[in-house]
Amino acid sequence: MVLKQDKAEGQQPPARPAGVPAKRATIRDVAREAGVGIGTVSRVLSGRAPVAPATRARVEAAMRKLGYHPSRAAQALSRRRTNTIAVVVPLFTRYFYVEVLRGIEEALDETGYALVIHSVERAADRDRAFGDLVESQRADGALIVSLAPDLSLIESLRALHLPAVLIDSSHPALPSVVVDHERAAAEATHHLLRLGHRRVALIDRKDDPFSAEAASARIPGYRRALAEAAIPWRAEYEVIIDFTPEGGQTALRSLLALPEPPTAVFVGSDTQALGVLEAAREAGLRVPGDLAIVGYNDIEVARYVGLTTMRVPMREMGRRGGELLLRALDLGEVEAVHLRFDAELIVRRTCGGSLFRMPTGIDAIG
Amino acid sequence: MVLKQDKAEGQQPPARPAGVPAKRATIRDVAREAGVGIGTVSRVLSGRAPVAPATRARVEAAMRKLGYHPSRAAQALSRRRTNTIAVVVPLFTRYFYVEVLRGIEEALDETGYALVIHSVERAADRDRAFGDLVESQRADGALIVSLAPDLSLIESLRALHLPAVLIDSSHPALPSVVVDHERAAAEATHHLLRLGHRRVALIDRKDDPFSAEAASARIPGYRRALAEAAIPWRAEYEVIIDFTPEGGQTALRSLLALPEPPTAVFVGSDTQALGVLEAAREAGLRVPGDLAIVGYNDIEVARYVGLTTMRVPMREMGRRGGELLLRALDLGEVEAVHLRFDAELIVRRTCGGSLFRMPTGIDAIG
DNA sequence: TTGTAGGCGTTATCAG
DNA sequence: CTGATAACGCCTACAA
Repeated sequence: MVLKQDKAEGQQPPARPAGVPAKRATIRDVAREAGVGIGTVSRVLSGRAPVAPATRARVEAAMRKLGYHPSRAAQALSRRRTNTIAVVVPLFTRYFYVEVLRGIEEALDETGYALVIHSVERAADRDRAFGDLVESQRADGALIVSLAPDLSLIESLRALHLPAVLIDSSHPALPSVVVDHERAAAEATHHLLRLGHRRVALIDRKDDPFSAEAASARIPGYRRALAEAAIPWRAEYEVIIDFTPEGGQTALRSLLALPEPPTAVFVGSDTQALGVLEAAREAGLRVPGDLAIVGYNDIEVARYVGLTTMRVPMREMGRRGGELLLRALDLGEVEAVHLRFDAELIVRRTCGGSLFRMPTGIDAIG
Repeated sequence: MVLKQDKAEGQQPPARPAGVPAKRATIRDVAREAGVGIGTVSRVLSGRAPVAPATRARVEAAMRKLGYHPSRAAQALSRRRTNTIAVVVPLFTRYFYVEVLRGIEEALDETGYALVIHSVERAADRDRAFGDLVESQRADGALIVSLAPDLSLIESLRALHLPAVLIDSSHPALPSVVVDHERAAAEATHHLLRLGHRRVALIDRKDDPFSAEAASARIPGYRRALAEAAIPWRAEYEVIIDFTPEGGQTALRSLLALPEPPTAVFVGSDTQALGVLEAAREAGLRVPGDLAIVGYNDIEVARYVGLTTMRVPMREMGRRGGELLLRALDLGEVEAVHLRFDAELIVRRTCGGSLFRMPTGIDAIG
């Protein structure tokens, strides 16, 4: 049995039971040291209660002397809030999500909120993450990125008064910030059309089985643009394929094998567009001479391969989402605002627009 | 004043004070519902104490009925551990760090630990993050990535029995997992020399003012390789410049302006190498014909621009770091193991060599 | 202004 | 096996 010997500087036992942290000074120690009651210490801690300057000084000195810091766990238990925000995000290795997270970070910076991140890779992860959200009240609020919450989650959130905001996903009951994929797709297609193309294909990805619907929003946009330009729609020009460069590569190959191959293609993700570029290269096609390409998202790579693309304001979406949540946390009640952003066309070298440069001078570039 | 009316399904007041979560079932509610003492409920909760099957069943039924989930905050206070791990990482927007985080995630997956991420952008952030680590015991342990902990932090960590492991950074007192930058740089340079180059330059970045020393480790490696090949070292062939594509671009320009420009260049980061490629292009140089390039890290883009590079096992470093920490958490005592990884040469199109692989392996020292 | 006595929801200890 | 009861460290009335 270990006796607490506060005064004696006895040898610490070299080994400790797992995870048992060292004893820290508590509010009581500070109170004793300063010769005041713990209530007073608490007051100087929170700062929002009247304390006599002299008393305050004594307490602060005591805190400094003891190296005191309040226990978050105890505060959380007592205040019934953790000062933590949970974010649930699909494989955050993707540039898109990293940018969103950066934006969230920006919003939360200096607010004292910590961020706990749940990275979701499989549907099971998602369920676990969602479950965790409601079960363990680790967080005061949640940010859900590109994931569609199911009704039971929404119900639980509301029942628990746990504010949540959706980013790149939406639901009438929750605040959300999204980008208008339909419109963006239409704009990308329009751009190609404006450049004189009449055979414009679409390559896009399947929606993740457990994510929000981005692809399914782009397709109508593409079709609408076609219709507005009175270009007949062709089923064989719409290729839905894996969300990988290889997917894009395969897609373009099959498109090129058509009797009437397209002269331009709108690709629903830059990731796939990279593969499209590769396929164009292997086919000996000049880009944009023989084939114009417009990607989607404007991931980091896009700039280096000269890919024209629709820039999705990922960072800003994250930031606004974070702000919305902060707001809800302040108000104590969520207002279901829905922010909608537009993507922006970034013209580079793969579409043959105004700014025209050879795709690359480096023979290494795909 | 609000009376608790457990039975009556009264109207909830529409507005609540900020951040006050809904009342949840507590362990006491469950105990009452199951007609047992709270101790028993706690036992079935932890599972590691004998409870009669029948009692257990009753308790579990009660928990289900009430939708009960233990309060993490209360558990944290009582158990004196949060089941949370803090990671401090420089601007996690960079691919390198994202990969490391992925690795960490892998290690922590299924362990029940949550991850709170402190992204450090400025020196002030770092200090704040480090301070937070020791002050608020939000976390049971810490993972510090590419950041050099100062002595006071190390002292505090040890005093608090807060295990920490360093990733891509090192200190004798703390477990660490690093890559041997010196050796990797030498290998990269050797590769270029083997290909017949005699005028091999180095472009690298300044170390971040507050990060661990990677660049300063690569420089000696480069010099050693030169020396081993009996190639005289030239001061004008070493360019230390910003960690951006623009930096690389500027660097190559100045190198090309030399009376005897290099025929090959080892670039200490792929990010800068992108700019080098750009500068080569603008100078009308063929790559690798006129200029061979080897980058460093193997970031995602590298593959798409065909950049030969030294692959740093970022993900694995993260994973091993996570495992080390988990281990320390289990043991309750940190053992200062030092894992050292080697980078691997990935030959692509910018160096003109044949496919040649370096030996890789992990050796534990200390 | 300040001290004191609960209470937050669990875990742990100790009799029964 | 099980039920009280005391921590855990802080916050918040309430009384002084």
